[in-house]
Amino acid sequence: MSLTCETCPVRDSAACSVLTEEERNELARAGRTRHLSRGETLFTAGDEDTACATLVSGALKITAYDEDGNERILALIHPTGFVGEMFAPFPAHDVVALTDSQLCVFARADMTRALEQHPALTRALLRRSQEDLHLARKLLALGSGFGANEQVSKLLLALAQAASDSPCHPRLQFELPLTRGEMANMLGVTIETVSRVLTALERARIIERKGARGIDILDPARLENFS
Amino acid sequence: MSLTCETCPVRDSAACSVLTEEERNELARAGRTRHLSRGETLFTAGDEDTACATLVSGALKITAYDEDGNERILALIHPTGFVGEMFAPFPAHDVVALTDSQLCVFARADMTRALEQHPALTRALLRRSQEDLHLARKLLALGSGFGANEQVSKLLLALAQAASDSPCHPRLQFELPLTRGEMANMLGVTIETVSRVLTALERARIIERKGARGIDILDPARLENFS
DNA sequence: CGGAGATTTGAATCCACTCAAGTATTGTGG
DNA sequence: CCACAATACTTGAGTGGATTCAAATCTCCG
Repeated sequence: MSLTCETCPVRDSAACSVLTEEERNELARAGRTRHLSRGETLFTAGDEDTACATLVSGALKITAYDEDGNERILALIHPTGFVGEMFAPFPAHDVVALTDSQLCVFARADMTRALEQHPALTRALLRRSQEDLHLARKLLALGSGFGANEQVSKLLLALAQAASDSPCHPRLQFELPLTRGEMANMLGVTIETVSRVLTALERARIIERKGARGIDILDPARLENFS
Repeated sequence: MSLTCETCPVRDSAACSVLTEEERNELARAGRTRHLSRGETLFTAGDEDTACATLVSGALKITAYDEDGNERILALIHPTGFVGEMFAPFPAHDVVALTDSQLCVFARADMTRALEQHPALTRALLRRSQEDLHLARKLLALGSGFGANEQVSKLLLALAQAASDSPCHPRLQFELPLTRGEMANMLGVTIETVSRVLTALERARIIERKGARGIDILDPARLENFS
């Protein structure tokens, strides 16, 4: 399926938005849209045929595996996010869909060429890359938020933030894109601990759970300082 | 002090190495060298007069502070590394010298202009940025290397790697650029725990300590799998 | 040589983990 | 559409490793 930028929900905010209409159309000819269902893999660490992609809708995770085969989640990608290696010969990590997702995929060679032809696109990607760096470091800061209570609380807030359209306020009612196992994994704690903290938060009437994944934040202020 | 690229130890590997001699000289006219002693700050989160810099020699840390004022180390910068905000209005984190360091500093406006004039420089910085991203994620993966023993061992290896000139083999004898407190901080454990692990490693004759900071790695293989 | 800061070491406590069992949710085939 | 199986999640009890608190020792700079 080829690209239809006209109706793209991220046409004004993704990296390609810095291009002129004409340039964008040219780039679009090289790209393809792709749908991934939850759990499907975009590419795997070490893959030969490297691709790059902008996420249009849904959510992705970037994962690595330690020597014992344990998964480790390194990053979450949200719409407008960009994934893929432009310089290394092959991707270092796996990229997997967390929810049904819509992507805009380019062959690496085409993307490399586009970078050479459009300096503005390179600058836009540099900007994105720096943002990714900030996000990775934010996640790093989360990692040692001392107690498990604090870590889970802050992860919840971060996810609420990410689920929100508004860049600054968290969404108070949303569906977790992550399983308990994935949350535990991101924080370096066990599934049981995450579960217990959520139960405690609910009992303290700071959140409410709707089924396994639905979250209502009742008291954002107390969530912030829960320990 | 103005720049003397001719004798710069990173002239062939820093981002500016992609420029022609002529272009580089032009950029050099905008830059200044700067020396930082251990503990000195390059810039602070929220600073007005944003600067960018390439690290020529020494080592830096990028740090954030949580609401209680606890320091959190987000990244280590080694020679050829680049720090500074090019897009955000002000830096998000503090940058502090871990050891005496030599830098090559540019005003943000000059760097922005250089990016517009030299697409190759932008590409080089994009590449660096992606490398930084990989490093941040590697650190993230370190974060939950299960036991404290494993975490400290792997941090030691990472530091030995960074101290090495060769890109692939660790240096077996080097000085830690970090205090116990800084190591503890990076791993989300306590100072005492780091100290105990080092003692255990020494008793197992896997490493040897020379004073408070000197490290000899006697048995890299066993260090790798210490648990 | 002195003294401040950094590091090491020890003992007791506590929080998160492990192990285990039960409950809810999701997805699939009849 | 329902029943069932598979998977995800919750909850409980007991254990262990890292923390906390406290004190001794080491290092390094002036």
